Amino acid sequence: MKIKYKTRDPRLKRIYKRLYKCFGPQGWWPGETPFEVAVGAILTQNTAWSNVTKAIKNLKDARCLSPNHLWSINKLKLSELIRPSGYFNIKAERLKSFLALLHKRYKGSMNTMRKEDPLILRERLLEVKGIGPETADSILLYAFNHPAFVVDAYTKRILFRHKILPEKSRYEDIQEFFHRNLPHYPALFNEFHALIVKVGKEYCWRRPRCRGCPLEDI
DNA sequence: GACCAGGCACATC
DNA sequence: GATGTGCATGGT
Repeated sequence: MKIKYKTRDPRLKRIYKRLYKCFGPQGWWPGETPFEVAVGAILTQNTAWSNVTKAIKNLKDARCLSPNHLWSINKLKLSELIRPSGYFNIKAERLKSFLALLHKRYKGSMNTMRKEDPLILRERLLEVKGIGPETADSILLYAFNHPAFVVDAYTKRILFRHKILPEKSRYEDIQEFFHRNLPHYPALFNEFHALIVKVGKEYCWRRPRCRGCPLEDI
């Protein structure tokens, strides 16, 4: 996915092109169904993805990775299945809260949820206890292909380090910056965020210098 | 053994 | 509004 249109701030385009050239397409989200993506989005909160894959595998092995099965098992059982992802008690609660929204308003159907107006859906997701802006936008973008840019810790680290935005910027400020300066293509938002995570994992942004980082001289 | 990872809610000031 | 804290496992 290449940016074909001029953006107001040329740095985002430069960063994207540099990252894409360096790392290539990332093929996100690593999940087979929209429901698996949504579950993964909650499980990966402040957690390494390698731990999430163990939890997802447990859910699959127990044949629980569907809206109906996950809704039917009790919270204790759920927390044991997702234990490897960390914060398992809280995340079991959060998954149950998401499932409550899915069942009570969308008949337990991700397809029905997909048809909801994206802005309305974002509001509904944010009303769920345990779903904040990053998780909500991850579900919108990666489960439903809506053009919502996902801002995470890596995104902030990169933008702040390169002084593209002030460190006091809040989530909505940062997202608005991407929305204002990029064409609203879900495929672009998808790839860009995945590339940011990729470069963030590869290079340590807490060190004074990031030798070899493709964004070193951006 | 310390530090970190694809957050969020809540208490307190 | 800003800042601090709890939540927990597994890899480096």
